[in-house]
Amino acid sequence: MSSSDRAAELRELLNEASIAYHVDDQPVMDDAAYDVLYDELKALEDADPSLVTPDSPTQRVGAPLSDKFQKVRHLLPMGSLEKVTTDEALQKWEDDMRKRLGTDDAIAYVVEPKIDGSAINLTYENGRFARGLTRGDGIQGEDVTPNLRTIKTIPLQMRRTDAPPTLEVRGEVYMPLDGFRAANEALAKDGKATWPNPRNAAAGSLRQKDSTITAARPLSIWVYGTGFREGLDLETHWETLQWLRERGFPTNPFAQRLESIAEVAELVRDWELRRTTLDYEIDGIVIKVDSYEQQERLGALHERPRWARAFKWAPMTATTRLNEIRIRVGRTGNLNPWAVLEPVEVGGVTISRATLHNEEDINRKDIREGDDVIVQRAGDVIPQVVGPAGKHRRGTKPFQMPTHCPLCGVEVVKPEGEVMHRCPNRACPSRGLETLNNWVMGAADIDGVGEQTVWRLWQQEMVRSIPELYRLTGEQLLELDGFGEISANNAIAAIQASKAIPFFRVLFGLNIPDVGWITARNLALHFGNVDALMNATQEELIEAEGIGPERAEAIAEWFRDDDNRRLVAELRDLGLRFETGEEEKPVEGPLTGNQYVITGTLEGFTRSEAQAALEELGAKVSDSVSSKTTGVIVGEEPGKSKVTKAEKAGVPKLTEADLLKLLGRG
DNA sequence: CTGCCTCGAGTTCG
DNA sequence: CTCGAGGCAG
Repeated sequence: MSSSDRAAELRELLNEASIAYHVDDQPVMDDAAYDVLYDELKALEDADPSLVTPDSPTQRVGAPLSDKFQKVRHLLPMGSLEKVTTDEALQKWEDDMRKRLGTDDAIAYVVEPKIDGSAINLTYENGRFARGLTRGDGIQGEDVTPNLRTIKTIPLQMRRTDAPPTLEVRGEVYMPLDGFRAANEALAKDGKATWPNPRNAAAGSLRQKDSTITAARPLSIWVYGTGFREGLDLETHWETLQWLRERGFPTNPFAQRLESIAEVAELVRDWELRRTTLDYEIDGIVIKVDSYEQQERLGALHERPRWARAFKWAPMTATTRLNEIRIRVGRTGNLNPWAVLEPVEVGGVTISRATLHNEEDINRKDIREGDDVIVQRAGDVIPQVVGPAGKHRRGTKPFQMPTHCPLCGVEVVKPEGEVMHRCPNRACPSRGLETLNNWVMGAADIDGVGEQTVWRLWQQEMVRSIPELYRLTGEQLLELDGFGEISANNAIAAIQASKAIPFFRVLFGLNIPDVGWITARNLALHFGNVDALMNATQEELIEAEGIGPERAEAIAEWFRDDDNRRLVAELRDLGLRFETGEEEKPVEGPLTGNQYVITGTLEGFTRSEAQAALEELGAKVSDSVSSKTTGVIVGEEPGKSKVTKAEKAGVPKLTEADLLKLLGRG
């Protein structure tokens, strides 16, 4: 066999293997075999450069750079889609089409997720990838062929031999979310500006001058149709998708053919809830009339097809003005910057504030007061400021943490190597107030007293410490607006009843640095009572689970403080519990040694009921998934990260029915 | 020393 | 939920 025949054979084998691996998810050869063939091809090409063809897999990386991107006309313009945002608009669209088509015509639709990425036009000549353009203005785009070649899911050579002479394939290049996060981390590490969202990341990566940079970016593509085509005899859009799929193009697996607009509306609603379960961002659903004959009869209006719509949901990100950065001082003295935002709607709720974590984070993102910023609610509920919107900045000076505590005026400290600034003043009013809040709403969980009440009691100087809370009388409460006889009595009763909370909750509520729920519990179990804990040496403290030198020192230091010892004594006199009760000790049971994580909402239990039931049988319940987790109990609307983590770690997912079986109540 | 795992702390809106 | 950091095993 001549080396040119062998090179052609290798190209074909490797391209086929690439489609099977990246598009079909059904590898036909293992990685080692691929490498051997690849190396053989590379050697042939190195020996005789005339054997190199554009569709050779060796051309995916390191292709020659172009000075600038050439503008090239699309063979068929890339139009944009009319958008709809409501069910009514969807129905109106169909009514209008019915009028034009004749009311007896059945209309079938093809729907698929609308990927938030960068639209791309790929030209294939006799089945070979020849050129790829960005959408540009829809008439002409920029030639980014070398960069597109680096995307493994784009076939360099179509599968099958029936390729039309010229074919434009349209698709959306996107960056998967986990790749997006990783790419941003890498950029941040190099001190470079990060991408505000995956769409910008995809578009920006495609416009790299150096295609080796593009090659390093985790880009992928979903192909959604064709542009210019000749010699292709298909009658429906659905057939076209199948045709493309069979020839090695990645079409979105969630594309569906539906028989009525009612089904379309239902699917749109369904997907709005499921959108965050995908590994890429979608901002709506694209809906197309399936029949080409109907498409032709409907035609277009102002360059926009009458036979297609983009249903767009309320955006998950928005741009708004950052009016001010304010500081809140937490119960441990940490200074916490947060953003006062011009209220803006994101994903259906109005956002007016967001945490900014710490000074480093703010300056890494380069956020300044007065900037327009991008705000998002990614999957979860909690809004974040992603970064400044575009290059245009209004803010002038970079953010700086205040040098003195805004509440007590004491100079703030930032320990070497740590990220957070702290107010070192243990008498700082913020600590007292936040400690009280944490007691009322966390440790003791007192019904009928909330943040508002705590704040007013604080302001009126009625309650400034936990013991004062227990000395509060109904008469005093009545002086506050909004308290009547009944509510005051109920509140006092709830406060008094909370004296019975178990020792570990008291311990948690004392606000010892580095001691949260779990550590408090471990300490309570290990030492049994407060005296043993208070008098423990460093060495003895380290014996307890989860305690190392750092926490041991923090705990010892806290108990050395006279004010703190007085607090303990006072609470003890008031009748709070400082010994671990029998009922708090973990039980041996059939589930001892098992560790579960619960996510989402269960039908028959609250989360804490389920936890208590499992613990009763000896199981442990934690809230982070790892390889040590026995099983993740998945309820309705589960946390996405927990489910993916479980899948990655190979941890079994359990349903509520499985849980019942576990508890022996199946 | 390194890399997992776990815990702590702060968090938004309706 | 996410981030940072302490604990701990290998």
